[in-house]
Amino acid sequence: MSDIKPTESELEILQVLWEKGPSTVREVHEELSKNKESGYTTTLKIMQIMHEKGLVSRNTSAKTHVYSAEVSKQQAQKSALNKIIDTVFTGSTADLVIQALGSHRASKDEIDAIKDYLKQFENK
Amino acid sequence: MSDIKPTESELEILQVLWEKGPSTVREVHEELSKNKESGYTTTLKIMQIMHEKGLVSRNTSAKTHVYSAEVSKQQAQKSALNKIIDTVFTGSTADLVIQALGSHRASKDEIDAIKDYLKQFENK
DNA sequence: TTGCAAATACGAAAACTATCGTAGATATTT
DNA sequence: AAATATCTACGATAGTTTTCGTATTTGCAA
Repeated sequence: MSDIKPTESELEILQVLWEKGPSTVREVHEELSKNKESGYTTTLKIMQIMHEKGLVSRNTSAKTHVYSAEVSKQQAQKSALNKIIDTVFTGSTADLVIQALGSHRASKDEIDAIKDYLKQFENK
Repeated sequence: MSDIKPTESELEILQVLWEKGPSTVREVHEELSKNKESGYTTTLKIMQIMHEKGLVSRNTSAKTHVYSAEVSKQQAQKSALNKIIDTVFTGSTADLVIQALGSHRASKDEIDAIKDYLKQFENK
């Protein structure tokens, strides 16, 4: 089980890549700048480090490199869940689910989706 | 909304305090040592820092100080959830729940608990 | 082709976290 | 009371992450 552990800043960048698809540093940086103040070379540097770590790949055929996420959103989700289930939920998935539903009011559609999902455990 | 952001080590300590209740550094350290190798003064130092930050309080009337968690497990859970919902789940509670149930096989009891919980949304 | 603009590469500083050695204080034991 | 054990306080080091300044490279336009 290769453990994916992007840092905070790395996650912010992955988010952009997941949403926008393969992007240049400039594009990622523009996007991040909407919420946060920071220099262009900072974003560049972090993306370069991510590349060394294998979190992203990049196409360097043109002057301006294009970066792509190499970890899927799902992998990151799973990894993030693992972590907080271990640390704050004492291993209880049920606690997590109930907390999540309790403090983040889900929409009716969401509730329905979850109910549907649970049906598969009906006959066990 | 005061944002609780304990570090990794701080969370490990909080876990002990949540489970055992108010404890001395020695007690916390013994507990941590079960899973992890590290020096006593390391634990002490972190707990002192946590005190500065207000994550714990302490009773210094005796020679040996007694520390108590000042953030509840619930607060930490909520905060951890908020964070990952923002970063990796793009705001979708349903995604989170389904992922959680999918990758961490919950026990039958847990599934039942969740189903029960969902019943309260029956008539909406 | 020369110069300018935009991009990458590099390295180092700053900020934060974790770790521990040592000193000093406070009890406990002999 | 002196020696011993245990605790807190303090400061320094090491590791990690974030940030950015500066140099170099690359493509385009004058």
